[in-house]
Amino acid sequence: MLRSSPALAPTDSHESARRSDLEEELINLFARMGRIVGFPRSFAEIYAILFASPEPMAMEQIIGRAGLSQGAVSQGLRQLRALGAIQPVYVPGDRRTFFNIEDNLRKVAAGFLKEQVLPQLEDWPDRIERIGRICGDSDSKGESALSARVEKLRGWHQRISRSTPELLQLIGKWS
Amino acid sequence: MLRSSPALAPTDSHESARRSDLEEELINLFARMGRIVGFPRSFAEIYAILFASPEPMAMEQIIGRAGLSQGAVSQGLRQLRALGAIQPVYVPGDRRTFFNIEDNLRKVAAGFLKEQVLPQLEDWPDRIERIGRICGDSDSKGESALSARVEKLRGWHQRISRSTPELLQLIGKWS
DNA sequence: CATTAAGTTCATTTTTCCTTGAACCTTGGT
DNA sequence: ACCAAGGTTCAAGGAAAAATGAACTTAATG
Repeated sequence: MLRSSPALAPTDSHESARRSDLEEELINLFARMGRIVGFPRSFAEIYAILFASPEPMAMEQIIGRAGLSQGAVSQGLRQLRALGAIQPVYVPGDRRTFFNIEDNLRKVAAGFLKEQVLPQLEDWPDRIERIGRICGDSDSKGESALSARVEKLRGWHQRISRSTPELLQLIGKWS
Repeated sequence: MLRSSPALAPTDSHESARRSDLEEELINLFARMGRIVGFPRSFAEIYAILFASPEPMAMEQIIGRAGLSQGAVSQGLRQLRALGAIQPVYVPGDRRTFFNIEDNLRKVAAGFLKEQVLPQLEDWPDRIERIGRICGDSDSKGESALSARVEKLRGWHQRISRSTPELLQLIGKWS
């Protein structure tokens, strides 16, 4: 009920329209998923607004619809692009960059893994080695339970690392 | 820096001592992973301290070592237990509850999925239906692009849902 | 029962993270 | 070369989350 402007007034400028119910629902949906992985709500807002728009949108239009500041939208677009969750669309004869969602779930999930998870995993060997050294020092007196725990860490890293190809394969079946 | 009351020194050591380098390193490691999934740092601290202890620890001991308040540790223990990341150990003749880590990665990962992710997924059908209705109302005039997007959502939910058994199987190989 | 240790809860404070807004780049057009 | 539109960056302010601390509940023990 009480919808404002239907979808778009494409060629035209200042869209300070109120968000539609549809957009609100989508924002809720995406925000809940985003929270699990620690994304700020603004990301969900931007993604939802693009999701609800059949046409690619320029930053200015998103600002108007989302009720966020230029800065927030600029940062959000950058990160969403880095994740592969949105794609820039270059329109000839227009200086602005337009954006469309990436609606291929596989690509979004893979982007998240590649950007957020794997970099952390890569740190593990160094960290575990350091932990092992600390442990080894104080361990000379015979605290072997600790060493067993550190060995656990190594095992975790190995198993997780070995699983990533399978995991990518699993989400590769999405689309 | 005021230190809490010496309290009873039961059978042994680790009390209100300063955290060791080992513990600091472990906290960093766990905190980084925890951040990805939105856990507060205190969870990592508690888990790390238990990880570094060959013996199960009671709350009071954890408080002393972590430098956190009673309240924070109480809450943290509860949530970690809900996730299956730690286990209570009942010691006969001691009123306190002791805790040990669950070092089986599979169980921790499964706990996270079951507690944090799947409940969210279960909401999707309702939400999508609601979105479909909103969309259908305004859609009568022929905005079929939106309907296609909503259909996308359904597809996502279906694929993710169908993948969870495989995912559980994948992490089932861990240990 | 009365006592007291163990643990929980929750209003308040503290900390962390997000957003804002304005200054600052960059690039196309004239 | 200059202007202006499009976009980025970052210090400062504000909002949300987490930690604190004290009052409260629970349950062993004499």
